[in-house]
Amino acid sequence: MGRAPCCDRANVKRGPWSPEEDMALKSYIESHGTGGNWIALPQKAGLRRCGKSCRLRWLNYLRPDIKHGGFTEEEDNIICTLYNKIGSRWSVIASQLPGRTDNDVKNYWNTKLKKKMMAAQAFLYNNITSSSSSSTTTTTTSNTNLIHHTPAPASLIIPTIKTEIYTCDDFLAPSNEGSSASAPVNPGFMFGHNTPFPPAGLVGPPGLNGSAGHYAVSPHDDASTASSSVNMENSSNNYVNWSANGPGGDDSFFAEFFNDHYGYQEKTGEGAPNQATATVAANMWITF
DNA sequence: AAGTTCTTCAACCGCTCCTCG
DNA sequence: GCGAGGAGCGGTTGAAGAACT
Repeated sequence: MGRAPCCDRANVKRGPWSPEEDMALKSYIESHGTGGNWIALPQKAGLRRCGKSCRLRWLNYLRPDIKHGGFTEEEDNIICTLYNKIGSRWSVIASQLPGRTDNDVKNYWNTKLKKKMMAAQAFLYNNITSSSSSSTTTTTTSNTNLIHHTPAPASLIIPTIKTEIYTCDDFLAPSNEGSSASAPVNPGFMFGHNTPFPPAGLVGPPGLNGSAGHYAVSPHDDASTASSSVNMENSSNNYVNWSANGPGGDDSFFAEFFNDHYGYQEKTGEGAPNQATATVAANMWITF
């Protein structure tokens, strides 16, 4: 037996609200408040609507402090940052955006922002895989690596992705950053093959701004059962390397992970089987 | 100009959480 | 501690308008 419905569906109106209904709800709440009881409110306000419907209409549309219209770049940044930190907790995200509702933020993410982020990632990936043949690519040669730098088209330079995600404190290196490569630290995060990008707590490739760090991660969900490690080296080397020492160690996982998410490409034929060069494309991961 | 497809967003649904008796 | 009922939340739907063929 299912849960009883919150109202008598046969006797309530559904669908879009008329201006008259809006007016009735608005004036009732403005003069009486919600009374802390949405279920009883429609009858008091003279509306043939479900209480939940009234609540939604008020919170998402009629409330006086609602902000309508397009989202700003700053709001984009906040949404992306929080989404990457906490996932689809729209009410929490909306609470950081004055005048925005959870429904608004959710719709905006699902219809626009998600595509924007995916397009930027696709751009990054395409430039990694085709950068050597691009006529607009400039190439810098260092001792051990080729660094391809392809300017992104203006429409795809998205500050949200480029800066905000990685300037968040949660992505900074752990406090014992910089310990020796032979004794990688374990910052306590974990991720698996299905972890959404970017996994909460994982730093971006820090070598590109000159800092060095060594991080232990698990390629599987249970970090306690594996001791694989990842070293992110300094800007003069521009590479990550990894070892898979414990139960669950998985070289190919790291190769895929750093390629798919950070644009690192596996080095071949140089006697460095667990090493990937940092191919910097679209300026996306440089500024953190 | 007409038909089709795509996009947007308000609204609904069903579930979990919270409060209160 | 337990259960009922309301509030709140996130996923999904579908109507309307825009864009495309």
